[in-house]
Amino acid sequence: MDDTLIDIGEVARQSGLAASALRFYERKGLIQAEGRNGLRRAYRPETLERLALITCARDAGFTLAEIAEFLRAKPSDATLRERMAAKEREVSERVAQLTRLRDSLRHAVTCDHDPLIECPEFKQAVRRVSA
Amino acid sequence: MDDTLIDIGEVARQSGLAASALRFYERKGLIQAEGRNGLRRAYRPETLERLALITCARDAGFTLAEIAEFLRAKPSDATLRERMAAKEREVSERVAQLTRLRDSLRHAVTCDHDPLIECPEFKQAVRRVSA
DNA sequence: CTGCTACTTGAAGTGCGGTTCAAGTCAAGG
DNA sequence: CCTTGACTTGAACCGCACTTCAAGTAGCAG
Repeated sequence: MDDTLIDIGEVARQSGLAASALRFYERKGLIQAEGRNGLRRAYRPETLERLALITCARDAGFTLAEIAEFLRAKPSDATLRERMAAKEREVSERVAQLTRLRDSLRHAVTCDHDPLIECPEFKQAVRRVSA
Repeated sequence: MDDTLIDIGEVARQSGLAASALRFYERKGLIQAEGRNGLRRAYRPETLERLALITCARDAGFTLAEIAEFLRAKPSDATLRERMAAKEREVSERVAQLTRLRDSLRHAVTCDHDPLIECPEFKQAVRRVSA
């Protein structure tokens, strides 16, 4: 076997993902094993980078189906660019929303209103977050 | 019946939540009806504010169980303050992460690397996001 | 050879956040 | 009175992202 390939167990350790998750991702078409070491899946080293990207995108709120689509798309794909641009706007909006929420939480931590939900400043903040 | 109370259908319309979701929230202890109009749940107007808060927190990534806990806690509750402070840090971190992801997406939109995942700048960006 | 470990498979199970369904009930309108 | 429509209930179902399980297998040590 090509010893540049990495066993699933090792990929799991290095990526921090469970082996079951890797197999799950394979079924979803997100990654693929290059070969087998006996029964064991063997992956190319680049797979680790791919997994980092997947984890990153997943953490950002992409569904696995979306990620799979992104990974399949060609860079020349205009649709892909548009979708990425759309996602960029979405993420920007989310950043703004979370920033407002953070401010709201910051206030809440030191506010003494009882109940907290009645605090005018807090109510204002909540309205801003959901706006 | 107290005509300051609002029927579930009206609350659903005004909050933008499905009536089924409102009942679900009630089972989870997030809200409660003040009375009934026949069979119909009737809510106090403040419930709308409470729902805005719930929606806001849920959108921010709190689980419903967490939100329920927050809502039950007293403002004098030191644990609550600590938890909110912790959540504030969590949200701050998430804002930072999403900001990096946004930058990474911004680059990706205009980058011509094929495959995109091989672009050094993009790889850098992904590493920054997951760091 | 035996025993062990780390994997293999498909299928079922989990937790979250709900929605949908069937059967029933209430209040109002005609 | 009967119909209509918006609600009621518990239970079942949904999609997502996995995990867990049972039964089996490859490779290696002794």
